[in-house]
Amino acid sequence: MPELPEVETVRAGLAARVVGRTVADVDVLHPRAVRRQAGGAAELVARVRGRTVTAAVRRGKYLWLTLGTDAAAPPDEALLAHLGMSGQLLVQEPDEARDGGVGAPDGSAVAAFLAPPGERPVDLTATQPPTLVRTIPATTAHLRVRLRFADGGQLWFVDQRTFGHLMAATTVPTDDGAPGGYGSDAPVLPGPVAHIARDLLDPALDRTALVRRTRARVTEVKRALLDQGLVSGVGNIYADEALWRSRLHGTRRTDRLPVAGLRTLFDDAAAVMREALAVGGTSFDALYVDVEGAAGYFARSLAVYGRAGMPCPRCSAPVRREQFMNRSSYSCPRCQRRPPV
DNA sequence: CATATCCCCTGCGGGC
DNA sequence: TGCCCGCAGGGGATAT
Repeated sequence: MPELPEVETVRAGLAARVVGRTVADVDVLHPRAVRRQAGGAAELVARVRGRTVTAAVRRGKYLWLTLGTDAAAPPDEALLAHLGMSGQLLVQEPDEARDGGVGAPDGSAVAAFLAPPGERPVDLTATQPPTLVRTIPATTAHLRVRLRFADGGQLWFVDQRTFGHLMAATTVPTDDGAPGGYGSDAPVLPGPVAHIARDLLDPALDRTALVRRTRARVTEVKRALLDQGLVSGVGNIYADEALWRSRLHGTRRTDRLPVAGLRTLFDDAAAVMREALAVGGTSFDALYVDVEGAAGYFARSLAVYGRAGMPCPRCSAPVRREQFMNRSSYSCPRCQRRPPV
């Protein structure tokens, strides 16, 4: 379940290992991975093949590789990626890559292209690049898209639950003239993510405006935190952690929260994500744990998420779990009083 | 227009 | 033993 810190770790890995490489070909092994692409797999392949990656950029949980021709001009085209909840981008260096052949665009031949045992991809989702190379036995079974670079290296999009996707997209200018995301100075971003707000670690984020827009909404504060059109990058885990730090229950109304309280909440959300990023960007998905062979580092730093019944680190009251928006929310019943209905 | 709900998908753990 | 259910999750599409 990659949120901002995990996606940023992937972005940094792509910046280190993929930028400068030219895409020789693309194999789409599962059509669902490119479902947002008008024209489907053929369109994506046609638009990416032959292009050189000029930057790896991220806004919130979205990331994209800009595809250049002229180094001076802002990139007009990008390969956009969202990892969904189980997506991974894995780099294979030439001596590690094993060519399984050309995939069928309709995905019918997926089984024929499974990675042979012993394959050694670099797991960018699990490491601060370019430090470690480790075998990933389970994840290679869900290879959805493979980019083959001209130098023999490959970039794999692996996604067990297929909530993630890739697409080629034309860029549009940002509405404020600031860079479109972290990782590039170009004031552009892919059109399909133009509605995604700047995230809490974006230097161009206008915090005052964010607080104002939040208070103008009539909704619950956790819904607001999770609304990527208001502020991006925050998912269920970091939302719960930020609310705990701010001593706010997720059902508090945004229009009734004081300005200072909201400012603190966003500061807390940014802080918790920075701390997670500092230890390598931890995911809490079972796949990740399997890959690492151990629980992620940041899991040890969680105050409430996934800790129902365990003591609140602040007051020792047992953490409560509630159903919210068809998913679980964790909070301290003593530190985070539920607002009156 | 703003806000809320539904649903896409796979693997796993728990209950019966 | 094995099946069924709930759960995990982001966000686009659809509904209110």
